[in-house]
Amino acid sequence: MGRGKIEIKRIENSSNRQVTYSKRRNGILKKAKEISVLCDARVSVIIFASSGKMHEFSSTSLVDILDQYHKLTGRRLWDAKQENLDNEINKVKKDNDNMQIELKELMMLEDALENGLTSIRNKQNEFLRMMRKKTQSMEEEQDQLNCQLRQLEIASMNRNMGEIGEVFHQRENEYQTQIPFAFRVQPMQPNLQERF
Amino acid sequence: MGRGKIEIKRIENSSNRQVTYSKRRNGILKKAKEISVLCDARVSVIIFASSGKMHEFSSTSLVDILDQYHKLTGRRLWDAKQENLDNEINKVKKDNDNMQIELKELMMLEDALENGLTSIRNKQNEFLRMMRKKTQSMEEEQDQLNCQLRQLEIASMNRNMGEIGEVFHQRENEYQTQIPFAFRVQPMQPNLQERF
DNA sequence: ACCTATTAATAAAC
DNA sequence: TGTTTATTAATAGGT
Repeated sequence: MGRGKIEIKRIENSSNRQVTYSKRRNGILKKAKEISVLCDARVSVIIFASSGKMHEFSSTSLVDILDQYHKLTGRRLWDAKQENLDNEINKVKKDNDNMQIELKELMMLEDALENGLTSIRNKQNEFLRMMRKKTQSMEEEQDQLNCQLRQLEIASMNRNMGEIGEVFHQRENEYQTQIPFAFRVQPMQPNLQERF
Repeated sequence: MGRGKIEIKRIENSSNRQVTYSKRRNGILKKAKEISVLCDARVSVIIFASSGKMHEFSSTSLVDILDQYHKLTGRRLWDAKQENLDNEINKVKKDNDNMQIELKELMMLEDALENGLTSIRNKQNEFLRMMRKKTQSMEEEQDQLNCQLRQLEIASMNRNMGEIGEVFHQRENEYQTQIPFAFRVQPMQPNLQERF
């Protein structure tokens, strides 16, 4: 396509080569653009002139295209260093997963402990309430017994001092009515017998 | 170039698009080959059809071309990728650190709970021991009081039945020695006063 | 860079 | 997918 046909081999004339290069380079880039639009294709063209100058066309990010290239061919375009990084990432991710499992277990343990604590606290409160009741009952009982003893003592002293019959009999009656009461409380109240 | 001119926009007819794709693709690859030969250029063409199929032409190894691309542009194709990986690594490592901190806190909490539990257990045992002692003391005290009451009752009955003076005086002495004892235990033992 | 004769690419049809 | 062919597009060489 031109004034004459040319053979496909290196153009020796440097300036001709340069001219042809820029013409054909533009042609290729244009064609690349066109095919990407016409046919929904992803295209990447990179051209270096012998001078070193570079031209490129990428229908999408070159990185993406190279990524796709890698996925498709398995041929790695990057070096071993990167592969090490990949490995490191996987290792750290695995660490992460393990730790998350451990965390979850610990949190469940925490919950269990908390539940256990409230339950213990409740039982303790219950127990304390019971003990207070028991203590109070026993104290009341002792008070009563002591009171009875004191009265008996007074009665005895009165008797020793030779009191008049009326009084003696009156006291005697008091005493008689108190005894049964004292014995009535004798067997300890059943709710005070609970073991702990 | 063809039976008719076409607009450069996506070809809607799928089969037309497919045909045009393969024709133009071959055209581009041929042109790439030609320019690399004619003009001493390094060329890389990578094309993905929308189907995913890939075709490529590289005048020299693609890695070399990408290396040259890197040297020339400073844009490092795999470094972008590498940067992403670095970011990901950092994120995961940070996650890791956070989780380790959380783990450490949880473990300290666990220790604290364990310590607290043993301490609670000890206090509970102590408390139980104390309560048993107190209960026992109170029971003994009550037994004594009851015993005294019973003895007084017997003394009173003996008196009523008109016992001889000797016996009365003997009983009286017994009674007198018992009274102080009864009152001696009266203020409750201090260790039983602890609040809870 | 532009011009244009000429070749090459390719759209449509088979 | 391959072939044909009319037509357009690319471009070699000259300016």
